[in-house]
Amino acid sequence: MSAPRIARIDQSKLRENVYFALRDAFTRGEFAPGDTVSLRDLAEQLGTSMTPVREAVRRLVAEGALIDTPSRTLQVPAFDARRMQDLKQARLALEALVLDLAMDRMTPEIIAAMEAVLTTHSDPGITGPDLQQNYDFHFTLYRASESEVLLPLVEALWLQYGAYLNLIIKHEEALRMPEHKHHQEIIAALKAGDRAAAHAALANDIERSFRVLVPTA
Amino acid sequence: MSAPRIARIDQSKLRENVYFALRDAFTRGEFAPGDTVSLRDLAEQLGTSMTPVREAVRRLVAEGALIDTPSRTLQVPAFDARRMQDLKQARLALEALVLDLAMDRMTPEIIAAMEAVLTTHSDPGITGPDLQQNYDFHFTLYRASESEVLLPLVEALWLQYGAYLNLIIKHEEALRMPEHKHHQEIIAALKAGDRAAAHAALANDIERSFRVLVPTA
DNA sequence: GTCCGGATATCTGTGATATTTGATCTTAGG
DNA sequence: CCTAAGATCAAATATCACAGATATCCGGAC
Repeated sequence: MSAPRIARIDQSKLRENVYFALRDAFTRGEFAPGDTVSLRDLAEQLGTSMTPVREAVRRLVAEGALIDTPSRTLQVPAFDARRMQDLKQARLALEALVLDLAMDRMTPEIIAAMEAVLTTHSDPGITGPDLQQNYDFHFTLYRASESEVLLPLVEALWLQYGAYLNLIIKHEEALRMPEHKHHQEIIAALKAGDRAAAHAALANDIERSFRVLVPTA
Repeated sequence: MSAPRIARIDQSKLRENVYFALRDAFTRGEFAPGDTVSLRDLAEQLGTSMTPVREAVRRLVAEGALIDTPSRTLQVPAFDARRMQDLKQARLALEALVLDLAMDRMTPEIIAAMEAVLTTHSDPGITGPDLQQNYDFHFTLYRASESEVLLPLVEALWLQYGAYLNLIIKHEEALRMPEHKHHQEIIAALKAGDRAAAHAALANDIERSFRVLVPTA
């Protein structure tokens, strides 16, 4: 292990690329709940054959972002208040857990990275909340947990949540929410090493992100 | 690397059947951590072509039961104490959540079903703990939560845990553990509607199941 | 004799494509 | 208007072609 470290070749796999392409589409709110998607259409759109698309889609189904219907068509899960409630509770429970692990391993560098995320706006032309920034902020934090078990679960939850992001644009008042308030609180709590405050701020942020989606809940 | 025994499957829904066949194999502890598996071998053992196996395996990878190696071979995750710890914490958090939801919807019928599970031994010839019975007991309870979000997550955790079940047989003393103690406590708490007691019993049961695996932890 | 290097044989998954199966829609017959 | 047979389309499965990885083995240098 004394040899100079050389980065591994980027094993470019079509399946992975398709998966992340679809994943991105979800987090951008490109899919509407209830939409049906066709493997052929996706394959043609992405310029590949059906095989990589099918495997990527299998993964998305396993993660709950898509569901198989009895008629063998694929569908984006329809909106469901009960499901939304489950999603929120799962996020509250798991992300609290991940936060604890992350705080065990917290460093000034990570906090700095989180602050950097907040100051760099991804795209000046966006209309709604900066979804990419929000994602980056949370996962910069969560990655600090270094948990190979929890992180994929949390990502799966965000992906399922992503299927509803399409509905955000509808609520004008949501756009003017103080988006960074809880994020700043989280950073302050991290700096102070105050676990209770960090948990409270994170919980509030999660609650907020669901209020954006369902203002009445 | 000895070929795990996997039951043949009938036609129709090949992909699903392959998935569940492999899943069963995991919960029976047929795979040893570190094992590599081959799509062609599995396809031949199951009497299908590679395609359904590939899709089933993709799902298992997404759920963390198998991992892709850089050399593109599939591998059962090797034992890892850190990972085990994460798994336990995730199970404690999520199953507590599911327990709460289940208790909101608890009925005498469900409790009776859980008791029935405990009195019917699946296979008289088994040597170790009755894994199938344990699974059935917990998921009879968890299904009562009716959560389409949380249940798959918990199943994924059990599946990852399952990759280590192979190691149980090694610990002779574990076999004589009072297996049903916590299960009976859970049932008693459910009957009494005592949430705190139910949570405590479930937590103890989860801790126990990891102690069976890693006696020193 | 032992150790190292390279060639090759034989695995592996990946991606593409052809074939089969099943479901839905249309439409002809009642 | 309703029913049922057939046309149509997409997904599920099987098969094929290929490139990368591992293992084996053989030859030569020390």
